[in-house]
Amino acid sequence: MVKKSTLESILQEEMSDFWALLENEEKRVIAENFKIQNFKKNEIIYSEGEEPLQLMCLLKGKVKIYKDGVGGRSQIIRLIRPVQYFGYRAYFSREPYVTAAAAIESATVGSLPMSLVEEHIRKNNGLAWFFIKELSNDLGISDARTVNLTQKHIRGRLAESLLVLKENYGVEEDGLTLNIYMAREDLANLSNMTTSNAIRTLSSFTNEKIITVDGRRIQIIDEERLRKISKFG
Amino acid sequence: MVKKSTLESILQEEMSDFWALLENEEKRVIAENFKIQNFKKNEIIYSEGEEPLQLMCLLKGKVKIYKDGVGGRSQIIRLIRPVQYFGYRAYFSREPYVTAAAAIESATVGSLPMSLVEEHIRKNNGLAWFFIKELSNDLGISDARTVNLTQKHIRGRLAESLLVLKENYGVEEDGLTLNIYMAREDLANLSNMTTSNAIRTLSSFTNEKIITVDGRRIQIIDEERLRKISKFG
DNA sequence: TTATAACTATGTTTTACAGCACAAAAATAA
DNA sequence: TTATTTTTGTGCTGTAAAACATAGTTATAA
Repeated sequence: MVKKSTLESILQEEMSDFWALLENEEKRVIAENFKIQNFKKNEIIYSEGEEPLQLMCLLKGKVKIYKDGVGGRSQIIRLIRPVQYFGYRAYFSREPYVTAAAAIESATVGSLPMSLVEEHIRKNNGLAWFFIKELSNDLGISDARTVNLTQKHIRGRLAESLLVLKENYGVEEDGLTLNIYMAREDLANLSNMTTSNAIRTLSSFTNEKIITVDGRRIQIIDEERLRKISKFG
Repeated sequence: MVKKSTLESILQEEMSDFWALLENEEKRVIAENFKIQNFKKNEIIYSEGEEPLQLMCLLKGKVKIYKDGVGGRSQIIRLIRPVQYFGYRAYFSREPYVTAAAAIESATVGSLPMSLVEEHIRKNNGLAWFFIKELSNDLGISDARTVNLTQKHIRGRLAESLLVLKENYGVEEDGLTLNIYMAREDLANLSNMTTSNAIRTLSSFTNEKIITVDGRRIQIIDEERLRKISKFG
């Protein structure tokens, strides 16, 4: 048995879904071109308008994909957790990034040149199918999100965000505390509201004993209630 | 030269982007399973919750993909023109439709069983790549739309919709009249506003000599102005 | 340590937009 | 034709949420 490089062992163990689809010869080329980068909290990973050159894979930490809109307001489009892939869509569309990505907390990102990824997609059907599924899932989520963000009221939007955070990043050992500590501003940008209203609505939820808040630690006490609020008013 | 069936000639001539990617043997199977259906104005093509079984291709007419939200309000997610493909995303995600589709005006739709499409995608790289590009484009548009619909004000949203309609369906011989006659309600559902506000804002644009309105005929007089309104206020 | 900045909290004011009511006009049916 | 429904157009009212103001609180830097 040959000794594996650290990079290759990461590919094999962390990115197994992707790695398992490759032929032996492909694995060699991919491993050779695989790079790892660290990003500090709040550091920008890529910006709108830049040329998409890398397929990225979040190995550790949390990342937000967002878009700056009118009047300095920003909208969080989706959240990335380990191990998820991002940064590839714009390349497939042959256009510059229309979104930006930043680390919510310090993050480790593995990356591969998109040119190489494309090359392998064109040869390897399993890999192509992998991206078809990824894109289909993201598109479904994006379409649903459009309606949620435009039609629900503030309370419903925030309730939904809290549930999304739980589904996405899970909870701590107590089974209640959200495993992500977000600034109120990010919570607002995720829920399409102003920071003041995010704070205000969190307070309301606390008063109604639906959640407890301690700084950025949020516990979901009454999930059933939150679901109802998310669904209706 | 063998005589071609009508169906096969439609595949070859209308759906050439798709058809050209197929091998000869594939063409035979696809042609055998290709069906054509007509839909009347306002007729529903598929509904939310249904199982996605067909890849559809709009051959004639105009189709809206929409999603019913809170309190009977409906949001138009995207518009389909000939020759565009739709109805396949949910199948790739192995989930029921999360959107619905209906004919805005009488439409002709060609369809193929998704099971067959998947089978060919798994064998044919060109076909897989075709869907990767389709999905990537739609996802980019959807993400941009989310921000536009949530952050822009009424005037900006309506201005944007009018420009989208022009880009999507083009104009008549005069170079001004939009080649689509939509109900005010649809225009509102496209722009995330109430019907009254769509009507009101159209009136404002008319008074400001940005457009002219004659029933459902809309002429864009001052496109530059419309772009400015769409971008800022 | 103190200073400075960033974040959180809450009260007040303003406004964009929904909701409703009611006509008029147009389309569709009888 | 007339009757009935659907669509379009406007005015009025209420309210959800933004905008603004101000202060306390927690990080970060000097």
